[in-house]
Amino acid sequence: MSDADAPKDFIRQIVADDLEGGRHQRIITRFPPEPNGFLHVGHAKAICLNFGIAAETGGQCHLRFDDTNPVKEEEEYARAIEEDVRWLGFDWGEHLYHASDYFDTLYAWAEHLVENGNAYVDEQSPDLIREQRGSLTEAGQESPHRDRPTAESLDLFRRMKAGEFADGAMVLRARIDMASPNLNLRDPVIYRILHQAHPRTGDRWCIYPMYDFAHGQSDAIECITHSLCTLEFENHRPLYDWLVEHLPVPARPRQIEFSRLNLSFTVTSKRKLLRLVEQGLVDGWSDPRLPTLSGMRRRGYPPEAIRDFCHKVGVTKYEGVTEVALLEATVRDTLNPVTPRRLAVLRPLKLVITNYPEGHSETVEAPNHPGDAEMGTRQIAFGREVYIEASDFMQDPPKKYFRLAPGAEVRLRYAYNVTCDEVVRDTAGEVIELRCSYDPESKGGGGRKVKGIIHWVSAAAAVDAEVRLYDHLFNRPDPEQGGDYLDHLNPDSLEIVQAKVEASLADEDPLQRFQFERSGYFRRDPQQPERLVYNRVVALRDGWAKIQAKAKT
RNA sequence: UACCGGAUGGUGUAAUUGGCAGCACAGCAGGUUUUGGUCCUGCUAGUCGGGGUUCAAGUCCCUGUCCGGUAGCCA
Repeated sequence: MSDADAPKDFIRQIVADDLEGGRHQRIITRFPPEPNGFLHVGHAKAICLNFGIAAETGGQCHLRFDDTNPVKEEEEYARAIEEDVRWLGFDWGEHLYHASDYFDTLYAWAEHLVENGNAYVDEQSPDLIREQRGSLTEAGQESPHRDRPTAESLDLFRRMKAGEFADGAMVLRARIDMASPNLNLRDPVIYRILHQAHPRTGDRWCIYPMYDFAHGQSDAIECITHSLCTLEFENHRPLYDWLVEHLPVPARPRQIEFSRLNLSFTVTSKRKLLRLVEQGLVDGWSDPRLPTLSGMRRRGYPPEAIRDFCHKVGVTKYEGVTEVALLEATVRDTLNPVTPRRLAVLRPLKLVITNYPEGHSETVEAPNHPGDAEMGTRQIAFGREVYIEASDFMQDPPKKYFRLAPGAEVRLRYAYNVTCDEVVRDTAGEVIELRCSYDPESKGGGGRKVKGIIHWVSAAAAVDAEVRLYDHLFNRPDPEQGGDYLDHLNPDSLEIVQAKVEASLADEDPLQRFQFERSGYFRRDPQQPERLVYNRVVALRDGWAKIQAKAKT
């Protein structure tokens, strides 16, 4: 239910015009995945478009599995797809369908085509048929069987269905125009023989309709008003329309194409994702680095952020590449106002407060959200020994480094100011401990104002946690360019660190997301609930990193 | 080189259908701030080229250029 005055994309404009002009009283769309892989962010765009239009216009959107090729499809994928669509926030109600639900009708319509001289059986080899199709610049040649008697084609087609012939022995072809400049119209194959059990229809069929002979008809059967698909089907529209015109269908759906979503630093192609999964380069389809819906779910992306992102990306026919930064910004914008804050040290460095009474401890109060007092406060344990972020100390700090350095003073957020008196190193010269003195008067914000404020956890009270830091899966924005995309995998896309976190975190709802202050948004990994493992959903914007990067150049 | 489609700042998009080229992300500068976060302010930057119609063109006409898709018994 978006604002009626908001600018509409070209598809919503068409839909609005059709409603206004009385062409349709009620809009029916559909999301038609093939159950041969997992859904990714590109599908999210299609889902948001189809379900979104239905919701905005008070219509309905069907979930329909395009399951016409049993060689490639699996029930497992279908279940995953249903889960993903639901998680994204959409509901198809009772409108769950399968192209395979229509196999009987489709078959009858194929016979209808034969009977009207609009289809024929061709027993030429696939190679020969391909040769005769011609080329992009040359017309095709007609099959010698093109003008065979209707009765003969009908007989052959029925025997195909009866299982008398082997796979590939013959096909049913629509009889259209071998000279058409659109190759899809050069007598396309519409039924092929596949002696393969189907996940839903079992062994009932050994012939299966091709996409072109199933999709538009399924749309028509379901009285889909607007059949929205991606640009690669543009050349199929004339065939889509031809079939709808030559068949006794109950409705005339209109196909409209839009450009698919491309994202920088990743790939959105089922085939390419499948390769990553099959070669074990990632942890399955739900690896948090993947742009799959299951991956983004595991990583902790809120579904509303993905919906918002799809909205921001818009709908056009221009094939561009959206910067992944937009997705990340959207996730931050979604999370920032509602996510409680906690302290967590990703790469711990021990800091000992030498003038803090031995054996003593206390608590400090911290707001759960500095911008939202209603989220309340909590008490955090503080003591003589704390951990701070290793990157919050530098022996020889550059200009404008506000954090700890020998002799420097910083505030331990929500606690005290400390000054670094001494740096302890191991035999290898690595900094292993900082010895500092604190200002007892500075608790909670008293004392000197300092530029540097760093986070910390009590060494005595903190608990250990594994934290997984994710970076882009590929190290270039256009991994598909320049050879094999697998050559551009980012070796640092996953970094695992042993962190120290506020003790209370262990008792929180495992699905709750937190902002670890100054670091990013995190949530526990739902795939290993028995351990304390956090996934970084997205990092905070890092102004210091930018200053450093600039200093380098 | 056939047919189809596309082209607005770095990126994604908008422009009441012929009337001041706007928004968001990114970038830059500054302000606020117990997160180098958030928030706020400002700035940088665009109609693919050439003609034409018009008082007025991103939008209409002509022409050119560049980019994408299509030759599965995949979807």
